[in-house]
Amino acid sequence: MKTIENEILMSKTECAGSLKNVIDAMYVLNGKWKLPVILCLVQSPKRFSEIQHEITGISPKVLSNELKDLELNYLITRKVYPTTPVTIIYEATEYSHTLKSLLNELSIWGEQHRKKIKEQ
Amino acid sequence: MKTIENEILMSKTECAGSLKNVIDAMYVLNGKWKLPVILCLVQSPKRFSEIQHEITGISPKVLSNELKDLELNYLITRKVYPTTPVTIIYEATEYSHTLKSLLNELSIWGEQHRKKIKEQ
DNA sequence: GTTAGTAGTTACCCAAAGGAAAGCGGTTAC
DNA sequence: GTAACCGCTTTCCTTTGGGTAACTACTAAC
Repeated sequence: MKTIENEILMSKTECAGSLKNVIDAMYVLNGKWKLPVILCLVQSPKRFSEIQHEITGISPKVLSNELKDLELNYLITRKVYPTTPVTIIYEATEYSHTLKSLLNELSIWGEQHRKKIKEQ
Repeated sequence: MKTIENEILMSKTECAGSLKNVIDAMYVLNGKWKLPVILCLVQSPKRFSEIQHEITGISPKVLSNELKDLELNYLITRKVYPTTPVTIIYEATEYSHTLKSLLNELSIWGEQHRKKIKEQ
């Protein structure tokens, strides 16, 4: 027989599995600049210096690291065009769109939480 | 006239607003142990030492800090029962359930991403 | 040949997060 | 009285993340 508790709560193993998933997700998206860079590139593909200008405050070292991390996770690609001099374009992958609903949820929650904190 | 780009992309201002919201959300949920503690308490209310035992690896100092942070953000409550000795129970608030769909999305994405990384 | 731009790398520094261990004030059991 | 448990706090230490600034290799323009 189902109780309210069964509906609301997870079992311990479900909880542990879910916890592992959440931690894995956070591991990929952690750091100060990952989500800003993704959002910046989802909007349109850009060059290194363009990203630097758009995301004010990020240093070239950190941007370089973030781009590498994101590429390793298949969220962006680095395309080299053999012009002279070479043109390098970073763009969000199709795979990065799997983050859309997550980013949406994060955005909604962040917004309503900010309001909640203000009013209290 | 709507183009495909209009459907997929956000405007710059929408993007900036969304980014701020996402950053705010991450600010509340950051750190290694916040989400584990929330999940642990959503499952059932618990005492300090019970949380310590369930979340292996967390030190009392860190747990103490996380509990305070979460309480400040109305995600858990600290209830003191005047037994002798006093019993202190931490429990997830009703408000913490606003995180449910977010945690769900995070869990789903984390799981599929782990699979994706493995297979490549 | 000097300046400027692109796409970074390298070296050094600092602050915050987190881990380890001990202690503390209270209570209960032996 | 002493050992043990609860709910922490304090101290100290290490790791990590991120910031600053300088520098490199290449190209193009003047």
